[in-house]
This record gives sequence, structure tokens and C-alpha cells, in this order.
Amino acid sequence: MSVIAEGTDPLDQQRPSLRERKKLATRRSIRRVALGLIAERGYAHVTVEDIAEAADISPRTFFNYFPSKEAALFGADNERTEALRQRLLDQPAEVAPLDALRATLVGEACAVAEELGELGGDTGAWLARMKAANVDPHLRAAQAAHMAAVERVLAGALAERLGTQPDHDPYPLLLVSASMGVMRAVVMIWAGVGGAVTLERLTDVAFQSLAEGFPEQCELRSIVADA
Amino acid sequence: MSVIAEGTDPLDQQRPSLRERKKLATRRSIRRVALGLIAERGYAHVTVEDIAEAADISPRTFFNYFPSKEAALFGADNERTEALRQRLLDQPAEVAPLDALRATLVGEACAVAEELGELGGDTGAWLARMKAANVDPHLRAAQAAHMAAVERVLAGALAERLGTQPDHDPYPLLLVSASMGVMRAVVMIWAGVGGAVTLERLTDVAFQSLAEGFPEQCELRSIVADA
DNA sequence: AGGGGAACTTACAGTCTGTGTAGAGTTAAC
DNA sequence: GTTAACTCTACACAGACTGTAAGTTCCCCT
Repeated sequence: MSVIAEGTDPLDQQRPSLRERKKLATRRSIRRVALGLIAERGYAHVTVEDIAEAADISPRTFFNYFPSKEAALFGADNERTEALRQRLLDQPAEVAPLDALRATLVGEACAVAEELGELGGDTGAWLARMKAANVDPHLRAAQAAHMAAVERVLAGALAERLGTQPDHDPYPLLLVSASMGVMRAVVMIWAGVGGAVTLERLTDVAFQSLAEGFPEQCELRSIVADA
Repeated sequence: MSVIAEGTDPLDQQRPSLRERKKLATRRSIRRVALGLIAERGYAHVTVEDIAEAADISPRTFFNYFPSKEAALFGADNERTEALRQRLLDQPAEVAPLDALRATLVGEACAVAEELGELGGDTGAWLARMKAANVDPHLRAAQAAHMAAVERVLAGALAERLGTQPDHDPYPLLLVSASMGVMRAVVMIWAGVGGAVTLERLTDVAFQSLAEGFPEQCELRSIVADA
């Protein structure tokens, strides 16, 4: 008998169960393979069947992990979205709405960069591929769709934070939609400069620009020009 | 023989040819039918075949008019996107980038409202349906995707206007992405208030808010609260 | 007026995404 | 070790979308 039963450890420090580890490994494998194949051939020329075969799973299993082909690329995940929501709610109450969003999304930027690292391989290489992928209209569309889903959750959280009803107060939705637009641009710009600047920094500077009403001279421009 | 040969009228005032008129009629018919069916049953429970049957065309013809099921709803159209681009380029050179975008998108808002009217039926009724449709994640995703496509074009046009290279200057992309985010919110807010305020006005006020860096007290909030 | 040709519509066949289901294989808990 | 829960897989199927070739309608020119 083991000293500590995994499922009941009050400190919750136990390693995830074998099942969980396998699942995570499979998930990463799918993502890695999908990113690789699509970078190589282009989104439209890779089928789910291809990905499944390369990841050594059945096509049906692919859809057990990701609801759609795009989702595998973006790492879309309810759990992750929930974490984002929580991060927004955890911001101190006295922080202004826009600053709270800024902090939340800068944090998310860190998480994304870290996750890309976990996939293994060179981050710069991934970025070059992302840049290429950015040209594909289908992929851009998928990314926008993904962010729209996140947007909805964040708008709800921000409304909750402000104590207003989302149906009657347009402010949370407006703020979040504009912010997600900014994030979309940031990701593309990041890919454009090939990772010469960290995603966190770009995010932060872009939000600075947003808060100032997008002046024509902004730090973002000089940073990118230097990169 | 007719007094004026339609295709060669130098004044270009001739009515479109029969073919053109039929095409436009079919296009509107498809859109009207699609909006109606989807409002009634929900997006997922209407197939292209249903729409085609209700519009009295073959399913294949549907795809000759619209590239996808969603496109029929949004009236997505290259011609229209091109017009939008042109409207941005036509803004006087001395107008600031953000103001140029604002003017362009307010104009687009007018065009959208007008087009909805042309479909016949009560605009308010359409709005109520749009509001319901807004809940459907698939539809939200599709709308986001559609706007992402427009975004790309507008970013190119703005860069052209500014005389910068889109690859090296992040400013046009950042501005356009944020603006499209705002537009997305505006459309939802419009549907939310059931058309009690015109789309043009909402757009204008939202851009005001954007230009000011989204202060917590903004005109948009009071307008919506009153509606 | 009518005939040639372009544009539009259609049926058909096929690919791919995504889902339900049932059974086989694995892991966890007792 | 046995049972219960979870996971993977094969199979069958609906629906979105595309290419193609044949039929139909409309435009335009003589």
C-alpha cells in the first residue's frame, strides 16, 4: 500500500495519474504534429486523417481531443479559457477595467509563449511557420473565431467585475472586443518580427497605445521598427 | 430597335440587364430565406439543402452565390469589401487615420442598415432574430471570421494611405484590428437594443470612446441605458 | 428575327469535417 | 484479482463544399 493515496492528498502535490499524463502527452503530440504538417503543406492540404496517422491515433480520437481541426492549432481549451476568466476576476477591485484586461492578457501572453516552448523545437521556427500560416485566410478566420469565443467569456467576467448587467451595459463588451482585436494584431505582429520581441512586451505596449487612443507616435511602432 | 443600347449607354444610367436583375433577386431571396429559416430553427438545424429548397434553387446554385452557409447571412461579398476599401482610400489625406476609419465604418453601417431594409420585412424583427442568433457560438465564430477577412483588406488600405509597408509598420494593423473589434461589439449592442438607436450613431459614438481610450464614463453607455 | 456564344443552373459524384454508437482495451480502486 | 470507470477504435452516417459536364436562359450581332 502506498503511503499517500494520490486522489486524497490534501496538499494536492501529487503527480498527475498515469492516465492524465498519457492524455497530456497525446494532446501535445497531436498539436505538434498538426502544427508541423500544416506549416509544411498549408492548412488546406492537411486532413484530420493525415494528422491522426502522423500522431498514431485514430481519426476519431483526434476529435476526442479537439473539437475541430483549427482547435488543435490554437490549443483551444475550455480549461484554459476558464483560467483566463479567473485571472481577470482575480485582479484587485480598485484596478481600472482596462488595466485589469491588460494585466490579464499580458499574463496570457506569457502562458502562450511558455506553452509553445513546451511543444519542443525551436520557438523561432514555430514563429516563422505561424507567419506563413497567417497568410491563409482560412486560418485567420479560425483564429478570429477562436478569439470570439474567448471574448464572450471575458465580457461576462468584466461585467461581473463591474457589477453591471451585460445585456444593459455595453461597456464591458466594447472594451473586451477592442482588446481582443488588439490581441489579434499583436499575435500577427509577433509572428511578423519573428519573436525578436517577447509577446508579453508587445502586448503591454499595444495596450498602452489603446489606452491612449492610438496616437500616431506610439512606442509599439518604434519597437517594431528596431526589431 | 431600342433607342439606347443598354450595354453602351455613356451615361451609365441604364437599368441593369435582366440577367443582373434576376441575379440580384435570387441573391436577396436566398438571403431572406436563410435568415428566416435560421431565425426560426437555429443555425445548426438548417441545412443548405433546406435553404435551397425554400429559395427554389438547387443546392449547387446556393454555393454559386455564397461561398458558405454563413456568408449568406452576413451578405459577405468581395464587391462590398472592395467598396469599403475604396471608401477608406477616398478619405481626404489630411484626415487622421482613426478618423478616416471612423468615417468609413459609419458609412458602412449606413449601407448595412439600408441593405437590411431592402430585404423587406420589419427591420426590428430582423434585429430580434439577430439577437437570438448571437447566442449561437457557431454564428459568432462565423461573424468573427468574416470580419477578419475585411480587416485584412482594410489594414492594407490604411497602410497604403499612410505610405508605410504593412510588414514593417504595426500601426495600421493594430488600428484596424481594434476598430473591427469595436464594430463587432457595436453590431451586438445594436441587436441588443433592438434597433432603438441607429447603427450609424452607435458606431460613431463607439469610435468616440475608442479615440478617448475608453473612459468609464462615455456617451455610449448613457445612450444604451436610455434605450 | 434568329443564331452563335456567353453566362447561369443543375445533377452527379466525390472529399472532408464532425458526431453517435457500440465494443475492445487500459487504468484505477477496492 | 475483480469490477467499475475511462479511453481508444472501427463503423456508419449527416452535412458542407468542389469539380465537371450537360442543359437552359439570356445577350448581342447580323
